[in-house]
Amino acid sequence: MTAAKPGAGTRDGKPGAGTRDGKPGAGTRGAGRPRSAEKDAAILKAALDLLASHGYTRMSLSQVAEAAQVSKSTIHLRWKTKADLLTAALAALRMADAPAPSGDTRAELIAILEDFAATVERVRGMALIGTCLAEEAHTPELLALLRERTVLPRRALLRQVLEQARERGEILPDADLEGAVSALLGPYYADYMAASSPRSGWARAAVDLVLAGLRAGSDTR
Amino acid sequence: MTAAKPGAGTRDGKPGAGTRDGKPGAGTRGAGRPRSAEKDAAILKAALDLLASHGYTRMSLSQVAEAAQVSKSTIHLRWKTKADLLTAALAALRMADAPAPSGDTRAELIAILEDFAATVERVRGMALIGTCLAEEAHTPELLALLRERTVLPRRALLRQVLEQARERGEILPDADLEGAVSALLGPYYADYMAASSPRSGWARAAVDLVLAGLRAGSDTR
Amino acid sequence: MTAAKPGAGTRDGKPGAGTRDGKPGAGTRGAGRPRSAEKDAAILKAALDLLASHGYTRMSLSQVAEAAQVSKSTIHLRWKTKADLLTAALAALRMADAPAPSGDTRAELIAILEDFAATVERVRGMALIGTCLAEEAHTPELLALLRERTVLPRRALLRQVLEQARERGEILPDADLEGAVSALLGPYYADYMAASSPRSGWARAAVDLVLAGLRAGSDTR
Amino acid sequence: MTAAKPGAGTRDGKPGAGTRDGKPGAGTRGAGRPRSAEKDAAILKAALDLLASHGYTRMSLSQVAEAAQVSKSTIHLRWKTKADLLTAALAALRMADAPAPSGDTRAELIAILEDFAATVERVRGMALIGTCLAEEAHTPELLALLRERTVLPRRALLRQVLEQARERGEILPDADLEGAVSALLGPYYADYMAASSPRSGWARAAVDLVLAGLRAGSDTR
DNA sequence: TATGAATGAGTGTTCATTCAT
DNA sequence: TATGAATGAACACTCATTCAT
Repeated sequence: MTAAKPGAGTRDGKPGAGTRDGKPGAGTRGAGRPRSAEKDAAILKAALDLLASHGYTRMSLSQVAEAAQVSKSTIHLRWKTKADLLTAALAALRMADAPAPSGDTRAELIAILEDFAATVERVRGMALIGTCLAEEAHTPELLALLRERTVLPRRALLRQVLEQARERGEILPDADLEGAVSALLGPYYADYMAASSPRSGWARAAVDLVLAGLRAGSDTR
Repeated sequence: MTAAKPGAGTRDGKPGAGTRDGKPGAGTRGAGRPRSAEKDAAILKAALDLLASHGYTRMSLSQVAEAAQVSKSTIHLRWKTKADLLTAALAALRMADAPAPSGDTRAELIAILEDFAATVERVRGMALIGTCLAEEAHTPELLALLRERTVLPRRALLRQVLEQARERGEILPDADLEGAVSALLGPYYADYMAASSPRSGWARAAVDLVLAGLRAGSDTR
Repeated sequence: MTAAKPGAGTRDGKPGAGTRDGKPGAGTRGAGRPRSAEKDAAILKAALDLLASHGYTRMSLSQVAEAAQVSKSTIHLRWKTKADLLTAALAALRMADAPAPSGDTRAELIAILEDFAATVERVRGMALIGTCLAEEAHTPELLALLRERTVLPRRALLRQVLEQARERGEILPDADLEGAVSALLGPYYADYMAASSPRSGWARAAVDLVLAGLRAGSDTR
Repeated sequence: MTAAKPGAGTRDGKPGAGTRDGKPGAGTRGAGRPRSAEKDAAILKAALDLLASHGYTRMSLSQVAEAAQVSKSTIHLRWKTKADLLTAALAALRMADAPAPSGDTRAELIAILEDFAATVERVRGMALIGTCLAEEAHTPELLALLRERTVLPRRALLRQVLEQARERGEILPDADLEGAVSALLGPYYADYMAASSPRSGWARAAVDLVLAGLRAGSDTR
């Protein structure tokens, strides 16, 4: 969950923006001053920060404009509405890279979970998640993007490690891997709901619980 | 997570509640026109509905007033501020009762988790949770109350069942019960983050995983 | 400028109030509980205090009610509107008594002026005056009553002393006494406008100036 | 006490005034749409009118907006708060110029006093003064500005004339000039308090009284 | 009589958005 | 392109007043 490097692919999710996009002669840069890429990036970064710290409705475009050192109109020139801007800001989120594969399933899973927790704390992730959940009925794109850019990639990472473990015979061949992924990540959310901070060692405990369950199977089912 | 019946102990946190104390049959009823209990209830219900469907900042007292068929002033007569009102609305949430103890640990845990999921879905609980998370920095009372009234009681229920199982020797004596509780509830949150609806059978799977883990212990730690 | 003793003549200026006034059989007290005279007085006192400290529009009937320890409705029962109440409160103002006549014109004038200044300061008189001036276009009764109850009686006192001095031949027989009264009081206002507090010795200086002028006449007219 | 010509130095105390500094012919005019000077003036004029006719608290920004034919937001763009706006409106008051010095002390003083009275009547000055007095406890800037912009300059004018008279030996060398100034202006206020209009010839009478007093001294002190 | 509930009109202020330069 | 001005709609909250007990 980090802001993508500016300049590469940041135009994604900018719905009504590109006035140049329909122009003939690809390659021609068009007349007039080109849009500043620095400003693009500064606006998106400011928007994301404010989204996490103030929430969707409490943040204002004036605040974004001030933080990004541009005028409000400059924002509207790029994104038609507030929702468009914040959608784009979320779209610029990027997952951290996968950890180096060590062959040690347990260690790899713990590393991923701890990186997850660290990232969430670094970017006030729970507030951001809360905002997207709260807005789900009103601006579903926010939650959709959060999923696409952060939740699902992280889940895929975990799943990959579990699949390798399965191939190595470390866990049962018919194990429910999606369920296992939720069992790995879930305790973090549950802990936060109980106390705004995870129990220390939560990641280790979650991994051990899941590995034990997948290894042994459960004989009461 | 259900709105408490009006008239029974719902006066908590109502600042300007006046002289009445809700006790029936107390002879002295205080001077002046009595406050309408129907309006109390209608306001709280409308507030909670709107809180879940629009979020804290997007909902307005005008909307509450209209939904509850009262004037805005009538709301302000009862609660000084918007935060007071919504705090009271959350405080009026009530946990479902504990399920009848059957002696079957697995069945009891599953029942609690399925009731949890049903309640969350009935009151748009994830949007409510999202709102409280999003407002944590700004109106921490919301999350605090949500915890106190819904999260912690549910956790206590789960813990109680686990403690009984420990007494019966069904799980290891040194098992980390708090961690187990988070492992039971967590998958619901994780599933919601992945897809806005839990995998079918999530509760059963979570219970089996946890019971297996607690029974076997984990030998890799 | 002091609040009149409660119970004596405080019903003056209560326009639409007396529901009993039209009743037949003077002397019959009517059925039901009689209106509390203490409350009358407490309300008027609170109203006057608040009028001086907050001004007409900034004070609220709730504040009056709280200060007087009655309900808002009790106020409306006696006076139909806010303006009625404050008019009545001003009507309850009373001038201080005339100083004992000493035969010393200069000393008597100074005494009156210093009492004037002291009274103004004691009751935040300039704020009260300001309120009445500010409301002149909207609620002219306020300024009218302030005049009738405080300004004109004070002027009459001063005029009386000057008339005695004229009879004794201390000042010119054709002196403009109204102008002299304004010349005596005016410097206080002018000083306040310049600095919110009169120059020390202003009263003495004003009296000396006026007496000198009236004694000598002015030879340039 | 007249509204200053728009465009010349009226930007004092305008918080969000932006990049323009009012200097003409400066080549760089700043980016974006220029702020309408007509609106500036219309708002200030409307604010001052309403301040005098309704008083601080009774007037509303909606009224100002309607009278000035602008939106409320346009007002807030220029001044952050109601107090800021009215402070600026008062700050835009300007004293009339000094009368041509004629060498005739008496005539000059009378001219100043009559201009004072005329100005007060033209801008509903006593209501304005009343508002500032009434608000002294709550918004002291109003009275402070009224003093700085109108009261003190007028007093300085009077004092100047008196000083010249002293230099010419027309009045006693040790005369209390501040007291004399208050004695000149005071009768106007005192008359207004008595009857909402000065006695005819008040200015002449005040000047004669003061000059007589300063010429003769007062032998009873 | 006296009380507290209830309300409609109104407050100053903020905001996302559009317009003119 | 980029800016600042301008705006309509909405916001939480207050008030004097009327109603029901």
